[in-house]
Amino acid sequence: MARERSRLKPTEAELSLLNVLWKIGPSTVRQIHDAVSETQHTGYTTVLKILQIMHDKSLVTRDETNRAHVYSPANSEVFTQSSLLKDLAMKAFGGSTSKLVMRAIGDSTSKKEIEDIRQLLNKLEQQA
Amino acid sequence: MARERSRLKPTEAELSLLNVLWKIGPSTVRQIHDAVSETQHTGYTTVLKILQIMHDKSLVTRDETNRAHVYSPANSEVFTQSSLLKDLAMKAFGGSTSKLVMRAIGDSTSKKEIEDIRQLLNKLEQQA
DNA sequence: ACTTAGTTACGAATAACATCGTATCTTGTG
DNA sequence: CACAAGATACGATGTTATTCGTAACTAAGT
Repeated sequence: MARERSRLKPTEAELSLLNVLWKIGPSTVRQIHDAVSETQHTGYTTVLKILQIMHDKSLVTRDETNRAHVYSPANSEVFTQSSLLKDLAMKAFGGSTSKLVMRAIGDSTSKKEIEDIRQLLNKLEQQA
Repeated sequence: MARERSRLKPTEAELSLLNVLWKIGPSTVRQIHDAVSETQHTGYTTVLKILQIMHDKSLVTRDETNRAHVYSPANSEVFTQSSLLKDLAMKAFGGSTSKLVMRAIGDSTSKKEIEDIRQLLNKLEQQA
């Protein structure tokens, strides 16, 4: 099956770099590598290479003004999260987002989480 | 990074076969191939190969009593869905299932879906 | 200008995935 | 028994993902 050229799902390694970018904002390879090194063991050139690939895929943009290029996420965290959820809903929940939500709620047994979700529902209902 | 030997996440192709198995129950390669062929173009031996790999990974069990082996999912659909959600929560929502749920709810604006979810919350609260 | 530290670019090794062709094995039927 | 149909097993190929070493380039200080 051919990969879609547009709307590309980030791989696992790519997503971990995007998480850094969303957290600390536009950054150089060095900054990203430093941040990622706090939790993982990854070589500097590995991070660089992944960013270059992400640039090819248009998952990030980069500012080449200075010698050390500055990378930024091409899409927002919210947008990407929604895409990933939509993808998972398609592949594991027969396309039903609500089935996905119910399963996820069933898993989160924490009382506080349930209350958080209920409040979100109330807010949504008011808007509608 | 080394793959975990136990608790393996099914790949995309594997998941599509699991979906068939959950739907139509324990089946031979032929039956699975027929079912999958309704929506995809996949060779018979491709399906066979994937099932063999899944068997190696213990994602399916198989009954070799008869010439045509009968494959069954090793884990339930619910269990697998929960695993995938947990995985996505870790990788894209900082480990927070409730953040995942909120994002998913935010995407599904349907009034009926919101009501369904609220009822599920009520039921959960009663149990707790 | 030369050296050095820091950077990007490039290519290669490895593993996982997905796909399929061919070979081999089994079993029912003529 | 022999054969044909249908099954599994095996190996090969091509692609993607992940990783990193090495080379080449750039800029800044001495």
